[in-house]
Amino acid sequence: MSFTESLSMDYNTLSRAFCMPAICSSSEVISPIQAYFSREIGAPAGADENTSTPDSSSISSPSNDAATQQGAAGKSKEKQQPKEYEDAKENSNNKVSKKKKKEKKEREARFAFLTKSEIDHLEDGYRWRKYGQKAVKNSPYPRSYYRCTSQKCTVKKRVERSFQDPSMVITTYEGKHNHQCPATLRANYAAAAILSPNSLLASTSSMTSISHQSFPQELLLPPYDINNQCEPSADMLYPSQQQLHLLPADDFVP
DNA sequence: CGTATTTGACCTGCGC
DNA sequence: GCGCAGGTCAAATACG
Repeated sequence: MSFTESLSMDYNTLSRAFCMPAICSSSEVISPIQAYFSREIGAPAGADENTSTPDSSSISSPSNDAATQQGAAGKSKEKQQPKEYEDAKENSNNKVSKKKKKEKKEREARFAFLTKSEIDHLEDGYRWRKYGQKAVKNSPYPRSYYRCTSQKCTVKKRVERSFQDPSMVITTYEGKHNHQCPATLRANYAAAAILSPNSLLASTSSMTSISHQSFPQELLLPPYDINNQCEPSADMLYPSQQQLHLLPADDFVP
């Protein structure tokens, strides 16, 4: 399977599957990069946005820079121990807890795509809270980590700028929203009906660059779910590999 | 004052 | 086992 085939995934399909509103704000979606189901949350390096673009695209190899000099040996800083680690401590057997933790990891649906934008954090209708930023190896641009602010929603997204083409932003969504898009609440039904995002989003699958710049996000809502909460069917959330043309992450490495 | 962002520390996973 | 890179936490800080 070629990368171009993987790009043939209809962004609209993906946006539905991931319960994402269409990309809006001042940006243009150049192409969905990939959709896959990581084996675990901490997917192997290269299994995520870094694997993004194959051949012709603007983004490619993982970047590198010794920027992140990890703080060396841990100072005893118990307060910074995450809860799960604390729990692990409580368990006399650390290995067991780690194993448990590993087992606990679930496959999270991910979807990465390229967006041409001057701003890093694109408005997508949901509210995000930034919880981290890391320098990316070989890239002058940092990667930002965002989490959905909605309670009980575990969706995360990572945003980084391509160092090969600084005008391109790589956004990776992980997980699915379990709540309604805040923008949807404000949406105007009529407007959504007038301008179905299908026409816009479908174009992305053919690598056509359509600017969404002038569209208010209310106009770019998923067409199927204006009234109700995003609850795509299981098939939508976890389509077959055939449907999505899923590729092993390695296949994206140029 | 509540909320969001920044940032250094720390953990995990992977490759050597 | 060690080092590196990615990912996350949470205190400090900024901002409305």
